[in-house]
Amino acid sequence: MKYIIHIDIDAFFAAVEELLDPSLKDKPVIVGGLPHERGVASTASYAARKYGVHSGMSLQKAYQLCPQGVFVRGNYQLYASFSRSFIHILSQYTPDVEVASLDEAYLDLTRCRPLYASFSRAAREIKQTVEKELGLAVSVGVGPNKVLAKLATNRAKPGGLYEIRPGREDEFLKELNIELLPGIGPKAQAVFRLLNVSKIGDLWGLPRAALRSLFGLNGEKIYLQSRGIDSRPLAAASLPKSLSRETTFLQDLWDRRLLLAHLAYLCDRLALALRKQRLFAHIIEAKVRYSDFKTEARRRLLVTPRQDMGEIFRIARELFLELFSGSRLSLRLVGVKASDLVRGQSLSLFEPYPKQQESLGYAVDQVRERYGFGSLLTAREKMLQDVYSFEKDRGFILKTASLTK
DNA sequence: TCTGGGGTCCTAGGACCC
DNA sequence: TCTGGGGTCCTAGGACCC
Repeated sequence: MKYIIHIDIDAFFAAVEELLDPSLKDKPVIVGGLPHERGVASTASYAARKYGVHSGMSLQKAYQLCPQGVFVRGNYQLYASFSRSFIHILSQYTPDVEVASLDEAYLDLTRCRPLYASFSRAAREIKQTVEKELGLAVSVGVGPNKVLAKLATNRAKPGGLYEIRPGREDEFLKELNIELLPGIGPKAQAVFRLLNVSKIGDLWGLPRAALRSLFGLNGEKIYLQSRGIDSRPLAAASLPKSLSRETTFLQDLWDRRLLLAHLAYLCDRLALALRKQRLFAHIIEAKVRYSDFKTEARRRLLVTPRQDMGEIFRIARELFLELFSGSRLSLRLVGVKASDLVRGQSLSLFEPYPKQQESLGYAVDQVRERYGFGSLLTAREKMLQDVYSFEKDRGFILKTASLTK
C-alpha cells in the first residue's frame, strides 16, 4: 500500500497578487488580463468565484459577471519563483516528489515510512509548513495512488485536508461528477451525457471494451481510474518535450511584415528559453490561427538540432509563409514551437555545428541581463527592434496595420 | 460569452522498407 | 495488372491539463 499526498495551492496566481497587495484581500481578483482584452482568466480568487467567474472564462464574460472585479495581467516570473520555493519546501519531506504544474505536486511518502510516526500527521505538518513559509493557503489530498490523492484534494478545497481511508474508496468515488476524473474533458462529457452517465459510479456499468472503442487508450484509463485503480509511479524530473511561444493579437492581423516581425520576436524568445536550459531542437514548427479560429501548423525535421535564433527564424519563416501565403483570412495568432529536444552540444559527423553561433547567443543573453534588452543590437537583430517597439505600443501598430499583404 | 499560453499524450494516414 | 503483411518514420491535428 502506497501513501501518496497531492498538494495544490489555492487560486495560486490570485493568492500571490493578494500577498503582494494586501488591499486586494477578499476582493474578487481575476488574473489573466484586462477586461477589454482578448483572453481568458487564468485564475479567479474565491471571492471572484462567488460571481460565477472561473479560470478559462473569457475576460469579457468575467467582466459582465463581475464588473467590480480587480483585473490584473499577472506576473509569471514571480509566480514561477513562488513555485520554486513551494517545490523546495516539499523536497525536504521526501525525495519522491512529482511536480505536476506550478502550483501542484505529488509526494510519495511510502519510502519514508521510518521517518514518520504517522502519515496523517506528516500530511498535516507539510500543509502547515508550506502555508507558513509561503503565506499561501493550500489544499491537500491523501490516498493510496495519484488519482485518489488528487480527487481527495478536490474534496479538501479550499484550504482543507482530506484523506481517503483504506476500504472507503468506492464510497468516496461513487457520487463524484465524472468531469472531476482527469482525462474527461468537454468532448468526453458530451458523449457521456448521451449515455446518461454523470457520476463516477455510473461509469462502473460500462464495459471496458466500450470505453476503449469510444476513447481509445484514454478510455482504458477512465475505466481503471473510475474504480480508483492507478498504478502510475511518480514521474521523475525530465527534460521538457517541447518549448513554444505564441501570441494572440488584440485584433486580427493581415500585414505580412508585421506578422513576420512578430514571428521573429517569438523566435528570439524561444531561442532564449532554449539557451537558458541548454537545449537544442530537432523539430521546428510554425503555427497560425485564422480569424475563423481554424488552426494549422507546419513542422520541419532538422538533421542537426539547433538553438540559435537565426536558424529557428529562417525555418519558422518558411513554414509560416507556406501556411499564410495561400490564406484569404487574417490571423489572430502566430506561434513557434521547438520539440524533440536534446541537451548539450550537437554531434553530427557530416555537418559541424556552428559553435560560434551558440556562444554568441549566450553572450547576448549576458549583456541583456546586465544592461537590458535594448542594449545590444547586431545588424541581424535590426528587425527585432521594430518588434520591441511594436510590443511597447501594440495599439499604434494595430491602428496603422496595412490592409495589404 | 467569441474562445490565452504553455505544455503532454494519442491517433491516423501516407511514405517507405523488407 | 488490380494489388500482402508487417514495421517504422514523419506529419498534422485534436483532446486534455493547469
